[in-house]
Amino acid sequence: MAVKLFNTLNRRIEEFVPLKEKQVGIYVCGPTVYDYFHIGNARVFLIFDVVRRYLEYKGYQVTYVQNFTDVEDKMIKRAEEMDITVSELAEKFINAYFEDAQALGIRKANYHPRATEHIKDIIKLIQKLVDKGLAYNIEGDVYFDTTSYQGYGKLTGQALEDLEAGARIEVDQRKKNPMDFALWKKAKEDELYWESPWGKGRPGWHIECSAMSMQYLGETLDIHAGGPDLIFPHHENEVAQSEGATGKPFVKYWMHAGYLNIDKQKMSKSLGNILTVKEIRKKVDPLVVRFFLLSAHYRSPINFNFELLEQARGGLERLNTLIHTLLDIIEKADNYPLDEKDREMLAKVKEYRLKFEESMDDDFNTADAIAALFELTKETNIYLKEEKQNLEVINKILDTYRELGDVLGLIPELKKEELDPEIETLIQKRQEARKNKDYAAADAIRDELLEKGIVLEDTPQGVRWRRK
RNA sequence: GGCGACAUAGCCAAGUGGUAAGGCAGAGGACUGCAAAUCCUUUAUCCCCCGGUUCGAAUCCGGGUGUCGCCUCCA
Repeated sequence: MAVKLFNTLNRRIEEFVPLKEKQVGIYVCGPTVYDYFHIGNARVFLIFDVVRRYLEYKGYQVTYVQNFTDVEDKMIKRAEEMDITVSELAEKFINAYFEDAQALGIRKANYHPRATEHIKDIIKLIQKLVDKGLAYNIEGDVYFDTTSYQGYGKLTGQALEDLEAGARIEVDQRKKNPMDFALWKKAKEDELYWESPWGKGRPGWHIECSAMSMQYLGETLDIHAGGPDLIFPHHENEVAQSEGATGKPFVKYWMHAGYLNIDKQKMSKSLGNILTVKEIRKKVDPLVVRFFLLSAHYRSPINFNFELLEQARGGLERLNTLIHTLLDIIEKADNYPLDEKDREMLAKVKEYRLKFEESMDDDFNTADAIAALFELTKETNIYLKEEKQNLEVINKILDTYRELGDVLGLIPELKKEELDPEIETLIQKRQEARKNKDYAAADAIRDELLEKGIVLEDTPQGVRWRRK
C-alpha cells in the first residue's frame, strides 16, 4: 500500500511518490536557538520524526535534514541580554535541543546544518537572484522582489494583492513592494557580520532554509515540513526565492503540523504561557508526552495541559504493562507446542499490523494506528489467559510491538530490567510471609515497595513486578 | 476586509455516503488471602443547530451558532 499524505500546496491528500524510487529527502525547519524549545515546537519535531520513521519502515531510504537557525535578530538580541556571543548562545541551546529531543525520542537528523556554516551557499543563492533581476540591493540590504515571481502566494492560497491589502506593518519605504522580504541584512555598528558582495551583513531568515535544503537534498525536495505558522511568510518566501533561482519546482510535498494550544490558548510571550520541554520533563515522563502528542492526528489542533497528560499516561501504561508481562513470560514460562489457539493469535498479530499500516498510510494517522496497538493488546491479554503458550508466538507478539512501537518511538526498551538486590530480598521475604499466611507482613512489604515505585502482581506463574 | 481550521460520550480521540474505533475516568461482575494486572458487562438511538440532496449522511450541499488561528517575528 502506498502512503498518502496531505499536501499544503494543493490542500489535498495525495499519493506519495518520491522523485527517486525508494529514496526520500525531507527537510524540516528547525528551531532558532535562542531559547529552550517549547511543547509546540516539540509537536512538529516529533511528528516529522514519526513520518521519517514510518517511511523507513516502508523501506524508503530517508535523508532527513533539520536546520538550526543560529543567526537572526532574536539571537542577536538575546545574546546581548545574556552578555555572551551569538555563537556561545547558539552552542548552549543547540546542546539543549539535543538533550530535550533525545528525551522525547526524537532521533537526530542525518544533517543538522547551521545557517552560519552555510553563509557562502546563501550568498551564492542571493547573487543568483540578483543576477536574474529577482532581487535588488538598497544600500547594503538585499530584498526579494515578490512581484517578479509569478507564483507568489500559491502556498498561502492567496493572491499577492490580498496579502498586501491586509498588511498593517510598518513597511520599509525603500522596498519596491510591501511584501518584499530581506535576503541579506546590512550589519549595524558592532553587530556580527560576514563579508558579501553587498557589504558587511548577515542573511535574512528565509534564505537560509532554501540554501541549506537545496544543498543537501537537491533543487527539488520530496518533503518540506514545519510548523503551521511557517506557511506564511516563511515557506511562501522559500518557494519564491528557490523557484526563482532554479526555475524548478522547489518542493513536491509540503507538510505542516496543527497548532498546539495551552489550555485552549495560543502560546505567546505576552500571555506568559510558554511551556518548554525542559520544564515539562521535570514533571512528566517524556514518553508520556510523546504518546500524548501522537494520540491525535498531526494536523488537528491539539490542546495541552497536565491533566490531559495524566490521561495519556494511563493509556501508555496499559501498553507497557503488557510488554513487561510478555518479557516475564519468556523468562519464566514453559514452552508448549503450537496449537490452534496459537495459530489464531498469530493471525491476529498479522491483522493488527496490517491495520496499523493502513492507518499510517492514510496521512500518518497515528491516533488510529495507536488504536490498532490497543486492540492487539486486548487480544494478547485474552490469549495470555490460556495456561499453555507457545513461546514463538509470544516472541512474535513482542517483535511486533518492537517494530510498530519503534515507528511511533514508543516502547523504547524491550529489555528485562535488573532489580536492586535489596528489593529482590524484600520480594523474597514477602513470598515467605505469604507462604506462612502472614498476610499482614506480606501487605506491609508490598506497600513499602509501592512507595519505592515497585508494583507487585501475584500471578499463577509467581510474583511479577513492574515500575509504577 | 481576505484566507483557513475545528465542533463526535464525563474527558481525550478515530471515523468523510451504508447505519458510531480506540484510550482515560466511572459502575457492576469474574479472578485474588486482599490487591494489582487482566477479562466480561455497562457508559453517544446518535455525532453544534436548521434546512436540502440521497433508498440511506456524523460524513455531501446551503444557511446559522460557537471556538481558535493566519494575513506582522512566531513551530
